[in-house]
Amino acid sequence: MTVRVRIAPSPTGALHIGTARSALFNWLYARKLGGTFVLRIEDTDLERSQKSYETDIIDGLRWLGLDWDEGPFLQSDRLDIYRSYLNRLMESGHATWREYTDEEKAALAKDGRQIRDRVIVLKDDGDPERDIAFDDMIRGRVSVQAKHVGQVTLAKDEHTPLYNFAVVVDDLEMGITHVIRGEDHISNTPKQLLIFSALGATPPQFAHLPLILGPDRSKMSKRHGSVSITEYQRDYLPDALVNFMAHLGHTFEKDILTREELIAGFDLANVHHSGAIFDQQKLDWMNAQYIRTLPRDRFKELIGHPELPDSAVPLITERLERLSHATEFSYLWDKPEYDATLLIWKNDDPARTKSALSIMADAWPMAAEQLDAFAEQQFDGQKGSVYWPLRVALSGRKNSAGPLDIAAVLGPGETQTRIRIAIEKMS
RNA sequence: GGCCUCGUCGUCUAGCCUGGUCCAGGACACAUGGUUCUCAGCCAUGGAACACGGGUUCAAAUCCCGUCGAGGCUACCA
Repeated sequence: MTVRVRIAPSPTGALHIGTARSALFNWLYARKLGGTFVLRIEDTDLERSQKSYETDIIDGLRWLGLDWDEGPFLQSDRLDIYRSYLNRLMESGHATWREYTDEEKAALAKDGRQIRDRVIVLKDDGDPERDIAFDDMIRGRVSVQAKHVGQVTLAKDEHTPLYNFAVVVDDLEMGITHVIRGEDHISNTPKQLLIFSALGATPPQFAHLPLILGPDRSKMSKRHGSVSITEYQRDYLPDALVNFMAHLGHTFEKDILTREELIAGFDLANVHHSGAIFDQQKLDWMNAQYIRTLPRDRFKELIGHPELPDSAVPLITERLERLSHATEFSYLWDKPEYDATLLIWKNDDPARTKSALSIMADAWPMAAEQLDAFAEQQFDGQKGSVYWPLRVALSGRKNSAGPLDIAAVLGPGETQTRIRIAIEKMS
């Protein structure tokens, strides 16, 4: 049997980090086993679904490099299918209208929800004491008594299917063999099992992933900060984010892996049972590792400075965790702005700083040995008296790459110009 | 409240299935030192965890029971 898995996001928001992680695990599973990865957009909730979110989700998955083999299928295009399944269930007596009294409606009407007089529900005539159970590939046997499953509402009316029903029909129609999704769906599973059974169908295998948590250990949501992939795009490399997400709830033999290694090392049996906190510091660290391995031209392109010489790249990548912070290295392509007092090293006499700069301006270009000898002879061996003002003249910053490295990027002409500007600032 | 799931350093985790090699290993973060004009990097060192209580056993992080704690779900959303 060929493996067929799917990711089924609903376009009621941008691509959520949790959805992306589920997509990744499904993708890894499919790629590992030579299976098929299906993308299905679950837009049965017309009021909350938006086309722009759909685009965002698709773009986000592409950006992450999680390519799908079939789809995107839209549930809104498949209404006829749900209708026919619903008829089947009504005719076979497995589904029925459920009427609400005014009191029941009033109780349901909270949050300003629109309440109908009746909906279509699944009829369960079985023993309420019996167990509805399934063997979760990650958690083992999960079982609930039928009486605790609750009402299985199939559709609002003949034309408006609801989540649990649409999912079952689609998973069946699309031949999905393994449903890999978040732990928050465990309690939906018995309901879906009941629907599969009413349809006389064999359910797929289920695997429930641990949740991605915020620092307070509750399900990661907007109040914890950035939660949509879009917000990570300007700072992180897709490979870094993918690698990071893969490590949330799964162990690999090392920290940094290629896609191929991720695929080869992936195993549902190694997925953990408990939720994992999203630690942005570790993401930053991983991102830094990937940034350093980027081809130089690719890096220049990413930060929007293709004109930079190759020698400038390691100066930045060695110090960079988030792409957007590359602006802190603008001294490599723009003359810096700074206060003249910054040029003075520790408690140096300003006159001493100024004379150091003057000598360098005249003697430039200078090599490290010359600079060292210069400090030795005229500044009591205080290299800071020479290097610090030079570095500030070139970078305008308290913290920066080494002055000689910057000078190499700028070239002798620009270096000399910047030293002269520094001298002027001190007058 | 009910139902379900989970519980090893601050965080991600190894080990747990197949008890001893674990006074619990790695990584991130943190601290200290070294390299050094600054930052970063790199190197070295350090602090830091088996939720609790019983039981089984010569021996338990590992097996059993209970307690406590955390999370998820509890829609005519997905």
